[in-house]
Amino acid sequence: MIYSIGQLSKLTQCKIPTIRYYEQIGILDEAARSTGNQRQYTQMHCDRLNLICHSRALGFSLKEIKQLIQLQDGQFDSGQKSHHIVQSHLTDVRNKIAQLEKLEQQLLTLVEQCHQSETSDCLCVSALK
Amino acid sequence: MIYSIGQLSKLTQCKIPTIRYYEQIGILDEAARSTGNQRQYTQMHCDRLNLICHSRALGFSLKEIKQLIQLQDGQFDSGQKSHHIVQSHLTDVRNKIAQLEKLEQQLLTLVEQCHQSETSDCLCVSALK
DNA sequence: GTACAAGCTCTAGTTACTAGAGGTTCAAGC
DNA sequence: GCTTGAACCTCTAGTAACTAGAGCTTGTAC
Repeated sequence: MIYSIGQLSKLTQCKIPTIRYYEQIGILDEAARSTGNQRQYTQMHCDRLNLICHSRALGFSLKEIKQLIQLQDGQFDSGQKSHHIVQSHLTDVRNKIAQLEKLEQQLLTLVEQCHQSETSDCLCVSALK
Repeated sequence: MIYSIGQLSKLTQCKIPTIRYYEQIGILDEAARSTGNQRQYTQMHCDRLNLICHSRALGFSLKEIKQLIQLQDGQFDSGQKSHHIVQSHLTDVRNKIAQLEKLEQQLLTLVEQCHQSETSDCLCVSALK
């Protein structure tokens, strides 16, 4: 089965310019071309693009994904490296959550101060100083 | 009191290229210049830069901060607009937290599956497909 | 007077796309 | 065979919020 870029886009829910971009930066293998120079994708491309999209949805950077793919493709992954990437990403995510929760508290304080003031002027901005 | 860009940087903990960048995009007023063309900052700049940095730390975009500053400077803020910006940012933050928590669960699942496999190969990557 | 730190401008790089211009190819209907 | 319109192509530039580097000038301390 061979797919055009539009078909691949629908299959994977990945936008067309994004697919071309992934090819450009070398994270997705170049597709063969038709006589009219249009890209022809195989199931292999489809699988790989799905992997990329799912990983992006999980917040992995393209750099991390590239590493994961290389580790998967090559024979040189003992499982340690990719495991490490996933683990450290998990740590990142937890740190981000902690930061955002702190932030949420600060914003809440801002908004509450503002309500208490009961003037027509919002004190949010002054409170930021 | 007049500050050089280096002094302002130390006072506000904002990096020098970042200060120049803020001036360039018009979020920080242009500083007067010495005879030798070096920037001379006043206390006013320092206050404004502190406001910007604190807001950035709270995750506001420079666009949002620009709005907040304009609302504060102008007479045309009834308090409603800036309040709205802060509120909607709070909503954003809460959404982000929710997303990240979902993500955390998915990553945890990945890592746990990987441990269960007890082979030398990490299944993290395959699980991403 | 001489170092050396600190400042200056300008350009380009980062991440992950997205938008637009201007042109070509494909497929369907007549 | 021709036309039309959708889908495709390449290339450039823009987005956000900086950061890095080159190459030069100014300020300050000894």
